[in-house]
Amino acid sequence: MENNNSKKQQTAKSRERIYKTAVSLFAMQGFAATGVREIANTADVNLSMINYFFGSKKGVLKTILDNFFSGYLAIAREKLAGDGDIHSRLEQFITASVNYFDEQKESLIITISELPHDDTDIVEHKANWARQMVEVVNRELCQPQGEGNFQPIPPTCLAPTLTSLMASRFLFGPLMEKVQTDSSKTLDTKTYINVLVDMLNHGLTLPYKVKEKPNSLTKKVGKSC
Amino acid sequence: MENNNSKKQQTAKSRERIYKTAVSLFAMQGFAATGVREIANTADVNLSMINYFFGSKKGVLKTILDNFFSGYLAIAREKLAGDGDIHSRLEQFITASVNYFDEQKESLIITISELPHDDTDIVEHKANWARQMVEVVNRELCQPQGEGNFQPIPPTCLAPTLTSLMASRFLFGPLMEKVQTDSSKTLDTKTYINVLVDMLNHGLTLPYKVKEKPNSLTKKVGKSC
DNA sequence: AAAACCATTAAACAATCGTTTGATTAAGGC
DNA sequence: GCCTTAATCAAACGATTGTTTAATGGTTTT
Repeated sequence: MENNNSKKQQTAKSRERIYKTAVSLFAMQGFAATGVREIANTADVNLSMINYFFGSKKGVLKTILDNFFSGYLAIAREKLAGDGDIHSRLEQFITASVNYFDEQKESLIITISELPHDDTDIVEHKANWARQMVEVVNRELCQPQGEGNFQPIPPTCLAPTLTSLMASRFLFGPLMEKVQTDSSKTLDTKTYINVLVDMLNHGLTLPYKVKEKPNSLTKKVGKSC
Repeated sequence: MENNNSKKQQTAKSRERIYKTAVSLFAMQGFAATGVREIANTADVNLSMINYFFGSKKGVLKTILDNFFSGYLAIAREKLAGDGDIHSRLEQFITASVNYFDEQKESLIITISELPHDDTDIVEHKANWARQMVEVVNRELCQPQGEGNFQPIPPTCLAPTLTSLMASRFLFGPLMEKVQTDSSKTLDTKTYINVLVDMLNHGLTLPYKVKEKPNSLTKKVGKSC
């Protein structure tokens, strides 16, 4: 043949084009609102290729979810484990996760936005991943509690809270672009990470409305240490 | 007529049945995945009634979004304004918002999950609400900064962060029900509010892995004061 | 060269989609 | 009692949905 690429390489190209196109379209319009013909046309492949490679339209979604979740779970396992103090482990977890979210923001949007929907097949698929995530959070963050037993946050609450907190920038990102009031400079991802880490360490740092006591001026909201 | 209800009352009943059914179905399956016939059958009204009352299927969604957003914005305006210190205003805002989310969790899920999608009509509709919300947060939380100019979080970052934080319980709620590991007792809404307020005031309170200093046992993650 | 395998294609499948139409019913104002 | 207005209904509109089929071209294996 006159082409260097083998047939298998071209196949990989087609499969990957479908995948990337689907990620982009699902994130933009949602899973249900995206038709297989739209995917096929945008990816410039034949309609049947989608079912050929992924079995069904839902199969494409499952693949996206698996890819995203497995990466996220790997980060949690790696960064939250260890003997270091909980403070620095959490910081490393947040840093790695937010960067991961930034790289895969479209898959993140799909994973979160398509969350509560009621397709038994998809929901159980996601519950399996979520269960593993909750177990890691429970083992590494919630479980190592002293016998003081001080207000134990259940992992089924903590894991969503952390994830939702880190994802907010990307979840609301597309909407905030359309808002763009005057006084809003966008934060870069590095600063955003610092804000989150600070918030989880010391509380939300907000400037006071200047009052009578100027010494407590720039402290965090709650209390000054 | 033999019925006490006037015609207008019956109409209100039909309109309301459509509305409530749509809220429930949209939250469960998503907007695009829910058909008008499914709404009509579930609400036990004729198919044409939906377009008769709401103009279109999209009109139902807009009504839901307007209802939810206006309530949320009213809370923000009421609770975040005033001369009280930022600390207690934030606490009151969170308390009222989380309770509001709890009452309208289905509308919350719709509003958030359907967020980034690319329907120009809907997106601009939401951007208008979001812009007002951002302005309130900017005026009441971000703007009153001392001349110290201490790490100003832009409102387009803070507003999503707060909203996302408060919503996490309800966004991930349906999924977490399917997870239910053994050691996870669910928090009631009141305790959940306390956790959030504490987090924003002092940082995330997590039990230390017991080390040498038992007095700093139950302190927050970051530092002990 | 024959056989097996894989990727690709056009065409058609039945089902469902959101919306519109025109007729029918019953209520309230005069 | 007449007229206007509003609510409800069955039926149909064309368009699009996800999936399947059978045939074809090219590559690799035997």
